[in-house]
Amino acid sequence: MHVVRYSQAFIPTLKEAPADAQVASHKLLVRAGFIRQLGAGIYDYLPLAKRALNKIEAIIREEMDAIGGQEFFLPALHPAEIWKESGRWEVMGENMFRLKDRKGGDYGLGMTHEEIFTAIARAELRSYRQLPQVWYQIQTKFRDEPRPKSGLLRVRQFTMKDAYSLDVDRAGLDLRYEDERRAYERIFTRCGLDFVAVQAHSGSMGGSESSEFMVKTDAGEDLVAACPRCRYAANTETATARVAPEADGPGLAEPEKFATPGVLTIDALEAAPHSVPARRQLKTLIYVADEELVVAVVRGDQELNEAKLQTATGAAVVRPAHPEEIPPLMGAHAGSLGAVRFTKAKVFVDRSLAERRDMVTGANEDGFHLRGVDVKRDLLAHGAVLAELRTVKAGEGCPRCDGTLEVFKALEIGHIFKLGTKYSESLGATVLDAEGKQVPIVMGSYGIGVERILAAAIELHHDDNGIVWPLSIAPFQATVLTLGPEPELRKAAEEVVAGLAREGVDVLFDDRDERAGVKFKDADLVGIPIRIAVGKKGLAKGQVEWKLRAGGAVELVPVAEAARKAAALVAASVKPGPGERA
RNA sequence: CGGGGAGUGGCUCAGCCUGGUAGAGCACUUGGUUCGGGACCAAGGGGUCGCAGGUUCAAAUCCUGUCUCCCCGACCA
Repeated sequence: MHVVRYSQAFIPTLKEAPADAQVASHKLLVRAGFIRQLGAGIYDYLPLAKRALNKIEAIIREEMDAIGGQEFFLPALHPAEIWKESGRWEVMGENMFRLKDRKGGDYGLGMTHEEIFTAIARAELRSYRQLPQVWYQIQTKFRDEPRPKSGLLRVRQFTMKDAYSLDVDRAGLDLRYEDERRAYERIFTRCGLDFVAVQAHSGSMGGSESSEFMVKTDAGEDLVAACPRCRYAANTETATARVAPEADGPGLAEPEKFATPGVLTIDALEAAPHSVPARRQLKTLIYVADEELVVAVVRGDQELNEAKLQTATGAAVVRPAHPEEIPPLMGAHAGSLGAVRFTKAKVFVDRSLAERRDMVTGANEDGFHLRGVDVKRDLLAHGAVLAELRTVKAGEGCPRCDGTLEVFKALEIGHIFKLGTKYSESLGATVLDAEGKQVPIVMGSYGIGVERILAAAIELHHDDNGIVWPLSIAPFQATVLTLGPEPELRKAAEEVVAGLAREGVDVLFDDRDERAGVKFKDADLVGIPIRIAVGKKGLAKGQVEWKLRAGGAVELVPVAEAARKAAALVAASVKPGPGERA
């Protein structure tokens, strides 16, 4: 029942990693026979991967069901109309795969399912008495990533567990959000991942508050700022920090123009002869926020964070302006731009600049800059608004305590959002509340990247010989190897395997006619947690060799006891069940 | 979308510069010897050199176009 014979299994292991693999999980998933690539960001999941994914999904189902989740299975193919209703047919832009049917009708492949679940709510829910509802599915998502990479970490087709909560009010949403947060913590813990929950940017999802679940690894693409002293942790797309105050002189009564021919960068202005420190410069960036040109101002030595600008502008999409879009608005080219008394477009100024005086910035005239600029007097008094725009850096002060922030790379494995009424309003999903008033349903949205759990587990747990699976998500819990062709070895191995099967342990029986070395190498590569080797030496004493992939010495155990020992280990490793407190 | 790199048996690659009709290792098949950490010997099978044009007596090799994959960037004016 639980036994797979290696001699008949499809486990195509490789001695060499594919040349194009960069990160550990990608190399090992290919080498160990879990995946093959079909196209850029598109992978075949072979039987080993499917087994591990099934285990991850089973854990997710248990925990989602434990908080009252009800599983659905919705289409991946969506008529354009529903996405047009929410406005995201445009918002998603190139990221959405689009196609036409034979009649020329527009369709998209689902990137996420807010619209579809909301449409069900709209059609079927009438009363607050039917709420709350927690709906979820485990489904394939399609996203036309500009740049797929790193094996399973950034792909164009992947599996997501997406859940949606439906409540009559915000208080209900808050409860559902906390339920999901706790469920997520249990899911990732059970999958053997070390993770942190961080404050996050909501992006194209919208909504008021969101948390990302992050695994700290250099294979990740996000940056997290965290304080080791308190619990503060945030994606750098939202993280804030204390900035050391700058001592500004009184400055000038009026900004003063001076010639800076050929000076087009912060660095050039910092160099002789002008010698203006970057910290005294205002960097002026031109962006397009939903078709509208906007101006963003940050300190010369700091970086604008586009996600923060998106939040500040309230736009759905933000991109840098093209060079040719700038002069008609500003009257100058990039390199000489400034926002002093500028009113032709919205101007956003980084909050940390509010009190600065005697600053230098472009004059909006090619070849000239202004000095003596007072942010309050020359920008804020002319309609510019303060906003959180800058990207925090390691070493800056924690915004919550007097600690110092560290910044590390992390991989996002889950994200929960308080959506509020964004989708219920745009799609018209309402119920009558207790007073008989029609109110939009208050929603939350909760996603987990299933393959990312798989890949993250490998990034966290591997060594030079291969993968070291957590027992909970390993494709097999145990493997039994025969170390030689002798019939008595095989007979003893069969006995152990039968025992394991009886105990309900998943087992891969390496019955191949291969040398011992090959079997050891493959067992290590594939990363099966419990290895039981049947060899002549041990068997002479009625014993087999017990070894854990995660480490530790080889132990000799009687043939008759191996299965029980494995079963005991499996039982002991089972985390507190659904809903129980850890 | 910009820049860089790469497409040659299943895999990892050499050959290309300097055109002359395709190679190595691994993998695979058969036989033998082996058998506790990716064995050895012998004999084999397998490649329209991404695709399409062009140059040439002759193209994996030179030229043009095109497709695909990988990496960096796509903000720092």
